[in-house]
Amino acid sequence: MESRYDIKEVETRIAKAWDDAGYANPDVCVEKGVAKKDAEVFSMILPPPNVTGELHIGHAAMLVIEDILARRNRMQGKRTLWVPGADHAAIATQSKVEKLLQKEEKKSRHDLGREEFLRRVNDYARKSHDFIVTQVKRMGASLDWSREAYTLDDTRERAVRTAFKKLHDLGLIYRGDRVVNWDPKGQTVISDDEVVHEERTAMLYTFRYGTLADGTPFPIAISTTRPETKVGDTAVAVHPSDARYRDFVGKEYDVVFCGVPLHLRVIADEAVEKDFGTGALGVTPAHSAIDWEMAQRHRLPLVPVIDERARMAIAAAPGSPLNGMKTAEARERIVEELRAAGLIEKEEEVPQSVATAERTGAIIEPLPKLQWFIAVDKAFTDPAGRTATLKEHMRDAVRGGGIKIVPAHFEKIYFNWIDHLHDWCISRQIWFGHRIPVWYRGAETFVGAAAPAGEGWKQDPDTLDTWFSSGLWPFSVFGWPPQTEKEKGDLAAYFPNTILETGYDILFFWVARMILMSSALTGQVPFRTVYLHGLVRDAKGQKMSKSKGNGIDPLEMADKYGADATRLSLVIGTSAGNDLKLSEDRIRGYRNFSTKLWNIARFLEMNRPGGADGTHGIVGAAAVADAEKIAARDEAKALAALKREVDAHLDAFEFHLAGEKLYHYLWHTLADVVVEAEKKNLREGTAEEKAESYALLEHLFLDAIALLHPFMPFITEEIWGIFRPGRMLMVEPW
RNA sequence: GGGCGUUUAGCUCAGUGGUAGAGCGUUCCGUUCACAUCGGAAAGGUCGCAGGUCCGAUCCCUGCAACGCCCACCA
Repeated sequence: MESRYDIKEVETRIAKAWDDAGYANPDVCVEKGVAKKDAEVFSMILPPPNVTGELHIGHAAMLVIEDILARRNRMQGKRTLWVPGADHAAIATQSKVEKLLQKEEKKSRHDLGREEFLRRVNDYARKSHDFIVTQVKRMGASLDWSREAYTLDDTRERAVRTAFKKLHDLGLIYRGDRVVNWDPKGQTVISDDEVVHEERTAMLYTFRYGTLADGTPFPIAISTTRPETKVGDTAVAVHPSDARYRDFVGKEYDVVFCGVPLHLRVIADEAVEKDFGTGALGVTPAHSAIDWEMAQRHRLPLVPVIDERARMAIAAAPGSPLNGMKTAEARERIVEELRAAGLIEKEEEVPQSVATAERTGAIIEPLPKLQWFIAVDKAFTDPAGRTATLKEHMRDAVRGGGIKIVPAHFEKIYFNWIDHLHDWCISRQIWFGHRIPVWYRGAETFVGAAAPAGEGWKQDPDTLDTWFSSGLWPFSVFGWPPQTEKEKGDLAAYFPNTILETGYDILFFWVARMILMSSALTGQVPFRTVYLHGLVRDAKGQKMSKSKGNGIDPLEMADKYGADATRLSLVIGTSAGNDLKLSEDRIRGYRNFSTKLWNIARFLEMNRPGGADGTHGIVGAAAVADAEKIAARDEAKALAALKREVDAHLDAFEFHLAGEKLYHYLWHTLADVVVEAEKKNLREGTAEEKAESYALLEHLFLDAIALLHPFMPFITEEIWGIFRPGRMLMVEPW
């Protein structure tokens, strides 16, 4: 044994040995007899990293927790499958490549055209993918690469098109003209979940539209932070119980507002807040989601006045100077005019939450658009024969106990989200992604997994929200809808997944969507348990980011302190759903632990009977000493108790407690106490005493090392190989 | 506005109905004998605040406060 533990040499060699052995593939385990053919199954998918760049510390934390699960279950003899993959991440990847293109060639995607641009994005995605794969392997993740999948490959495209077709046939996918979240910068529609609300202060203006034909002022004053949208108003809404305005309800008025003729009806609607502003609301059905809904209820006309570039476009007043202005400019102009006309009654600053696009940061412009949606409130009959809405399915999957969420309090957060859920807008005006499997010819529409026969069909130019394909992942990775025997076998064996492990930040984006898709398309829950981990933050608790420069690169840490030490630092000190504060000091601390383990191993080897010179002689000590005698010793009983504790913690998903106890046992019990106590015997004892001492220490050490394997797989595998050559710890019985 | 969570030693966090623990940090001592990437020891906390239940609460209940997160169509 080397006196110094050469982290990089060992970790590289061991990683290759695992690769060669192929035990991450359960079929190989069955073939080689380390798992029984009919053994219990443990299956899990790797949340596919986006092909937008590199592995960050958050990915590393995810890999570690999942690898601990996979390795322990594999050692327990289960047919264990952990499936790797990558996500094309439509919008994220496209905008990344667009940025590069702009920076390096000063070109937009339109300069290249759809085909050439997509070629570039796919190139980028491939390189990014290859890099991520090497990084994932470096962390020691025991994934079955023979089953690797990509959300945009042919098999997954088949799944996406089949899913679209089926959901459409069930009446759950529909095309609708509605006010949607338009991102003027990204030039695409986005879903409600991709909207981020930012707190800002805004000016709230209270004013009257203008003067009526008979010279009297418009009878009701309204309040708004967006006067420029008021040129699109078609009603004024008040609360039904508001006595101040009761007499006006039902009346209609013609008024000219800043040169734009408006026809306004006074309506009564529960959605109006009596105490806000004047208690009267100017209704702009085309540029506000709530107003649009009100307009539906009262059959109000829709008058769009803002275009896709977020500029004014007032059809009713083609000559208006407002046309072509940005909304902010138009707002100023209108306020000035109102001031000049003496129509403003009040101007006050109010806190306001502005809707912005998660990806581009642009302020969302609600616009009426024809888009594809998934209906969440429409009843349908699922493959299991149950009739309910998607919302009900999603609720019942968790409430009925089919899915258990860890930690449990996220169940409440999940239900709260479902309560507020609206129909999911799934079409995007971007190029990278799954093209919507719908073809048009004149007034005809065809929905299907493949293009229709005949001339003149044109496919919908839009693509699908990236979460549409991610939502299918728990079964699409196995080739759903199955065609081959292998796909059928995999689906039957590994779906539903035993567990889904991911970060709590994508509970809605991803976890909820998988439950939605799975219940509608398979009639089953996609997984039995959801374990949610927290975010990795820096030592001050701040989010790590490149711009702040406070990020910790897991690969750099792995090279410096070892993947093992990096792994342990990402597990100890955090628990389910809680954020982890990480510093390089902590990682260094666990590197010291690796060194300690190495030195215990060296000490043992030096004292091995018949091998004092360090040669790997026959492993005879255990045989010489009476195994029963060893097992009866208090030290062995203490270790057995430790194993029970570790098992209990792992069963309860308390990885940090299990890791801490093993750490503490190996260092502060085994090394500091037991080894010290046995030193006398090892040096001065009889041959028999020496053998017993050695056998005891070896027994305790190797058992503890085996328990530690899921946490620190590299060094434990290496040490195991020294004392038990020829057998891989990775598949030793737990 | 609705929902969720956190509050324990300087820092990061465990934990239990019976007058508190770990790691790191600090201080002191030691160490040619597996390991200075080491060993031993010490200092350090009225367990956010106020009530309640109990023989007894840091742990259970109620209220409050501070901090954080998520959601949201009061314009």
